[in-house]
Amino acid sequence: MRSQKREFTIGALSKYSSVNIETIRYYEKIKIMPSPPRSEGGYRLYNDSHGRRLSFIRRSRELGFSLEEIRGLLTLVDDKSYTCAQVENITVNHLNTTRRKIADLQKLEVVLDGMVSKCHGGHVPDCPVIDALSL
Amino acid sequence: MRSQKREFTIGALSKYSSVNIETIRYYEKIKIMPSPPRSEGGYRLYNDSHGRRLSFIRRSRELGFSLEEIRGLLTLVDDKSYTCAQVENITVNHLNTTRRKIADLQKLEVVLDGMVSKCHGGHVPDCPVIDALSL
DNA sequence: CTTGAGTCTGTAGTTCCTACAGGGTTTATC
DNA sequence: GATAAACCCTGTAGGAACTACAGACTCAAG
Repeated sequence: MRSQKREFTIGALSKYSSVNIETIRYYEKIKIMPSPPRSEGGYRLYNDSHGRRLSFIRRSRELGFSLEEIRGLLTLVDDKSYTCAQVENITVNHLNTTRRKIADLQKLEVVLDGMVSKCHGGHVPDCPVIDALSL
Repeated sequence: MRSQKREFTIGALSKYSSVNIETIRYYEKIKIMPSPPRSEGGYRLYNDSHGRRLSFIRRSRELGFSLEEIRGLLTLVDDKSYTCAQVENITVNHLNTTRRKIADLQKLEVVLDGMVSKCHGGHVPDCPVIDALSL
């Protein structure tokens, strides 16, 4: 189960992380992903830690965080010289928006689930979906 | 508490819904928001239901749904002539991604919460945030 | 009836990707 | 070891979802 030191190319990384090759290169350009070592011929060579970092970015994006928010969290991973006050500032903020998102999604879940149930019951239901997240 | 038939301009709608004026006009252009009636002089005049719809869109965007996904859900609100099969198709899909997002956010919540606690304890914690959402 | 805040249309810029084009590299096959 | 298929390289141009003007018009307050 321990992680081998195997390397893989950008295509493999793309498949593993479900991030497009072009997007991976874009992330390197804007320095949210590090520049990996290269092969003789100039191919990028990645390892497992690149894969984990990239998956984290992808899923965070799907959860509606901006690249700048993600970059903020990742500095905590990259730079070990932070004070507690700085860590807290970034983390508490992220935690608050995370909790707000969970609450919103749960409201949405209730409404959608209700619609599916009514459909199973044979009625075409009204769609009160807007009311779940308005205001 | 019953809703008055009051009208308001785009600026008021923007404040109420926390959506930029330009974005509201953009949403009208791409037909995800309806064209509202106009005043004599050509000003857009909105009512409460525009406000609710717009808030729904904003919050859905913050939760990482694309405008096309949101448009899909909104057709259920706009068009009352759907069959149950069609409603179910759209709704079940949205419900699944909603649940996946909740699960991911909860994992993130645990990790962030752990970091805040450790910080309160006086230690600058490691940041295992990537592990929460990798793979 | 003027003044200033608000709105109009239209266009150009930003962020975050996505899709080529034209060329070099790796690897599997003969 | 030649050669093709599959892969990767850089660079640029396009798309989605905004955002920020510019220049002109409207409206409400004094």
